[in-house]
Amino acid sequence: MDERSLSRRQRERLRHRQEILEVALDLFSERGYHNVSMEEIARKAEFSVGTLYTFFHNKEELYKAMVLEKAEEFHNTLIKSLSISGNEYKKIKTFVDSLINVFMKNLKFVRIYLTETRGIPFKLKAGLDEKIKAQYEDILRKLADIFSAGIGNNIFKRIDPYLLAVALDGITSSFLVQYLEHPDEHPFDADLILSIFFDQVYEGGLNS
Amino acid sequence: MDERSLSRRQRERLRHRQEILEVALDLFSERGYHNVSMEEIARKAEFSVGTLYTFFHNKEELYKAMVLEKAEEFHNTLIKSLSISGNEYKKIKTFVDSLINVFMKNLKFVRIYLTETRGIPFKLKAGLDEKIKAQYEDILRKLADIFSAGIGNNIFKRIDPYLLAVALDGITSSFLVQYLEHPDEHPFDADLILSIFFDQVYEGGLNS
DNA sequence: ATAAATTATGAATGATAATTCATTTATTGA
DNA sequence: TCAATAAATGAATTATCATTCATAATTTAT
Repeated sequence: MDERSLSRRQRERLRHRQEILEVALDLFSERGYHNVSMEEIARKAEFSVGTLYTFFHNKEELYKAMVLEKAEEFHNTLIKSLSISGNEYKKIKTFVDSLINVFMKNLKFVRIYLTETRGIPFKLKAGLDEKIKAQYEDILRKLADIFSAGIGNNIFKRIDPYLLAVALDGITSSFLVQYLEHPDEHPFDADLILSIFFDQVYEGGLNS
Repeated sequence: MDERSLSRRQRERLRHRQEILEVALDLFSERGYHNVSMEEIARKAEFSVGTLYTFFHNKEELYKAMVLEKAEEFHNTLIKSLSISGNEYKKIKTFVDSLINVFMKNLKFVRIYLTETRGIPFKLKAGLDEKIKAQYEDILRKLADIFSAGIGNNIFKRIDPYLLAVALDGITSSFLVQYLEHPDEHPFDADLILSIFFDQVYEGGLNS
């Protein structure tokens, strides 16, 4: 993992792998798993098909590696964002901010993410959905803990905290989808989401 | 369309078509477009492959017909629900009720719907996403009109009505997904959704 | 400089599955 | 009862890829 400790050859090989995954993300996000061939990935990455198979056992592994590495990135960012200090409102705000941040930085991946988590996954055997869903649940639970604490501190209304987390996530992703669909008309804005969501949940008004 | 005016033969043929579409829905919703073969659809519907091709030019057409007919059903139900009379709160409530109703009655279709509208559609050439998305937009706009009227009547807060519609839809679908994932733990309940959504938007409290 | 090891190549192979169509079976109307 | 018409069949044909592997090119170490 530490680039420094690798030989030039190994670093180059790692870079090639990254390049392949990059191209794969581009194509899969545009057209889905089954509408992209290994031949095409190879061509666009400027390698031969055979080379792809020196990196990944098969197409499924290639896809899985790409998705898992991206999902990991998402998950880490979100988990990190949940650990900052402050009152519960601040925590939620930080979370939504960084959620929007990773999503905006990885727009290509977003549709794949939505498909795997909420739609019918491309490759059923891959068992990717399970892994990604577990990460997603993990986030929801941690969010729920924050809501729960906020309820204890009387800054949020008494509603099942897990469902609050689900609702917040729902609003966020519907705004995200709107943004994907009409990027000009609907800026994907944290404050907007928070104001719609919090004006109701936040018992003491928006300040305090 | 009127079964009454058809000969027995024609009615039977129509029924066969329905049976095929029914099986197709089952399989596609379970495993997605590319992981289901014509052979399998035929076998499960107790017809030969050839017969499928007397109903539909090709696999894509079969899939398209199935999705479009279901989506039409959804759309009609929702549109109808939006035209009932009452104040704006009542209208929104009726809408959410009937949304939940159609979704619950068509659970198999829901994942396909989510995939086509928010994920990467199975079959790009089908151009289904465009049609379904247009229906979806149509609903959103009509919902926005209701919010707009409600704002005029001072029952809702002054927030961009279209975004309110998006937010409501977001909460609803995230609850739906939760239900699909964990049907026992999370009943898909209209009042819950409304109470989370409306406590914030509804200026005068929940009654009036 | 050269053998050994690593990496890359892409034509050939094999599997799967969509589609066709000549033939059979069933229904209708005369 | 018997053509004529409509429906249904499924083996054969094709098309599309994923995957393999014998060969070549490149790099490293002696």
